[in-house]
Amino acid sequence: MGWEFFYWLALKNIIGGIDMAFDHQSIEQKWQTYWEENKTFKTDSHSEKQKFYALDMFPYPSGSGLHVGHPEGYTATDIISRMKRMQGYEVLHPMGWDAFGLPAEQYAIDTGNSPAVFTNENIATFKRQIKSLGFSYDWDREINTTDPKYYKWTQWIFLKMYEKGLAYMDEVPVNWCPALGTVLANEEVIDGKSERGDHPVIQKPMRQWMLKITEYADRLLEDLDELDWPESLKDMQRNWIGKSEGAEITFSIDGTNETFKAFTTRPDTIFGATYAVFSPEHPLVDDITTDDQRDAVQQYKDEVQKKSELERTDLAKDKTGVFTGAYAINPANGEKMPIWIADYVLMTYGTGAIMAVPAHDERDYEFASKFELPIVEVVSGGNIDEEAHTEDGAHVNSDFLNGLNTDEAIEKAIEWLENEGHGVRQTTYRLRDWLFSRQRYWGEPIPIVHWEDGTMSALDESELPLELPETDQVKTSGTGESPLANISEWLEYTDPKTGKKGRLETNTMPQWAGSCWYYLRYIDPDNDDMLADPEKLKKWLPVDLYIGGAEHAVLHLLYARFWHKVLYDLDVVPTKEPFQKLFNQGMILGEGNEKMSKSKGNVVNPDDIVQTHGADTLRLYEMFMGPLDASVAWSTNGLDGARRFLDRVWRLYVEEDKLSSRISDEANESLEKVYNETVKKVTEDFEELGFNTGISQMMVFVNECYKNEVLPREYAEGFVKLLSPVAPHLAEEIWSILGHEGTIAYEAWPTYDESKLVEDQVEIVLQVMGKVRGRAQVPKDAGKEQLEELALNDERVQEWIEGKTIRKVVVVPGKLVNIVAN
RNA sequence: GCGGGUGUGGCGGAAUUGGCAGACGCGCUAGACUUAGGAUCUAGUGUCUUACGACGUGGGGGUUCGACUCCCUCCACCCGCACCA
Repeated sequence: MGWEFFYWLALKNIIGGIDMAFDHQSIEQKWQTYWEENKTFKTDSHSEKQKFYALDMFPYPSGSGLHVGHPEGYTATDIISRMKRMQGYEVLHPMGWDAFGLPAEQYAIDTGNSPAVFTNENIATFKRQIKSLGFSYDWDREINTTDPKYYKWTQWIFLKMYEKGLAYMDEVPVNWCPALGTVLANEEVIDGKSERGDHPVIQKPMRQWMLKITEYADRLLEDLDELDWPESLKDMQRNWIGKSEGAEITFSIDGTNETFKAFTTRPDTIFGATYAVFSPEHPLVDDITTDDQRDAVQQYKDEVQKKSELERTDLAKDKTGVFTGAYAINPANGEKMPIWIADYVLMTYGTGAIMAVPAHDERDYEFASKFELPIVEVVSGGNIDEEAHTEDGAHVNSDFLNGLNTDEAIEKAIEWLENEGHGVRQTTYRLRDWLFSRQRYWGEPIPIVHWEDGTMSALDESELPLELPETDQVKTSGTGESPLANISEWLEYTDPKTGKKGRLETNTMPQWAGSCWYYLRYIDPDNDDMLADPEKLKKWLPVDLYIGGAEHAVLHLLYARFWHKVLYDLDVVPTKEPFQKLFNQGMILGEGNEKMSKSKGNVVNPDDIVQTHGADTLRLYEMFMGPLDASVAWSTNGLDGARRFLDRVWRLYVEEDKLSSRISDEANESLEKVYNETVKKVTEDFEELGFNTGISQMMVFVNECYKNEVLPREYAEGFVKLLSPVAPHLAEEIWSILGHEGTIAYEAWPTYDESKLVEDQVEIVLQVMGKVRGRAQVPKDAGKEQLEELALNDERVQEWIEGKTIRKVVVVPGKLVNIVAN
């Protein structure tokens, strides 16, 4: 409603010739055309200037077009890019498309159309929308992950990983939906049912490609320390990697030759291990189960298998489990420990088996209490009749560990285990290898051939890119393989040298693959001979500022770091880490403070705002809403306010299409302080991404200008420069009205004079007992004694101290005098 | 449960080596201009109080001449992880 009226009003004003609001549509069109025709923002890869690389997380070009959330991060990097150019940097500020992905494939299956065509249409929409916002991208570097010229190098990186043994095949469970005849990604499975159609989904083992990210776990963890990233995000990555140190202990199974290994972080509590628990999926379970227990064990395993991941990991539920009938031998004291199976032990962590120490582990305590298993205290200081004691304490009932505290006992226990051959020091990670294959058509083909004889090998580099077949026949294979399995003319492969026959890999790569290295390709986007020229990589890496949503805190950022380190080991890239500084912008919520969504009908379309208020207003508003990392609700009133400010700026400079008469070559001392303050604050705040406060200072400056008759040209020009990164179209237009040829984009960023920031006279506060009772104008360098005397002689102060004894006088020169009296 | 964070007017938010709480914007009130106005301009706008003044940054306590800021404690909300041995 608000903007519709405004639009009507703006039109009315323009038609009526009332010169109040600027015509954003013609101005924005004019300057976008100018920038494009002049290639204003083309980056010179070989420039002698100092470099600055400002990167946005590139979007997935969805069918629904740009969202108002997208321009928030994009505006932030654009402001920094524009400011850095004006500060003399050569700026690399590129944009591209993360264009593989499920929606295009689903669309193709549903409609029989080509995902490529659909994707290209979406890209065209996104590009038009992004361009309409006036971002200073070097569009000559645009990349698209679905372009064979791009994914040639995604495949190349895969080959390198395969050569290094970092890519391997393994049998792993996947989400198989029998009704749909396809494998689903985790996010397509909701409560054990398929998102589409609500069909049951089961876990089915399939041969899959894995990437050995665990080999890089330690480096991924350690190198976080050097990065200028939000601490919360680094912590998320640390938790995800989940390093824990301890020991792997080998237990023998009573009456057999079998042994099993269990990982523990508390080898010091070995004397308190009274039973062992296997995950129901543990491969030894069937071997060790006694005949008496076989039915019970099988029944339990069946139950567990039926449970969804969610039910299984629900913390609130009671512990369940079944005795196998077998016993392990505690290597420390030779005691027999019953072996149970229980779903609180996960096959995917450690060895899938644990030694249970109920006295000192909450989970084991709960389990032992329920099934009446013995609880033996080995660390003193708690009350094990009540609860598990997990804190530090002196060890008891532990033979050679008695009297030691936890740290010492852990060390000594590991030493003992190693000497006796019962175990080894071990580090375990929560991080698992990356399941890298998808049973999809619309992804990068994995360049591997499976031969008739059952062996496989990688394609030669010269055969890249291995292109996706063009087809309008994207449909599910029904076998769980990707739709590529249907396309025999693509699938069947004959070795060009030997004539040996085989089948191409039908799995494709996940959407993460293309986004793992796109920031490298921007540096040298057209290189056909290599991923990117090493000289250029050396100049441009690392990315100086990377902005995007927090939803990529772990996966994308961890995967990209992993690939970068692999490329570092291959001497392809010169830095250990890709993104030096990272920032997560917040979300823009709907007016009711809820997430924007089609179903709630509270989605704001940037196209509409550009129409009614203009791109400059949208940019300004999104930056002024609040801190960049906060999630703030959209407000139409707030948007109108942003537009009002730009109108105020316009009217300050322009009267009847000409430069306002208030802009003059005269000086105006009364604006001196506020101008210098504004230059300082805007420069500093923008540098720290504090756009909301920088903009508020610009508003203060404009308010001051309106209180003055004369606006010196120097200040007028300096201010337009400060405004130009935020509202570039308006700033360009004003710059030309100020009489300049060409663009403002490379004009020198304003500087300030420190000496102008402090006035000769300052106002100080006179306090009695910490309460403000008066004010006084004093010379800025007035001394302590002088100020004290002045305060004590102040009429108002005297009223307040009358009849009281002065205990103390605190003087802070230039700020205040506080008299303590009672 | 664990990890991280946040809490300030009617609303978004500002202020941190401890020194005038509420900058700036929105909204609201009054006035001016106007055929008209959700445009523009001027003034006002934390709460209570006729006023003097008192109170006020989630609650309680503490340190200090002085606390949104530092310490202790409790509460609420948000984000992430979640039986990780």
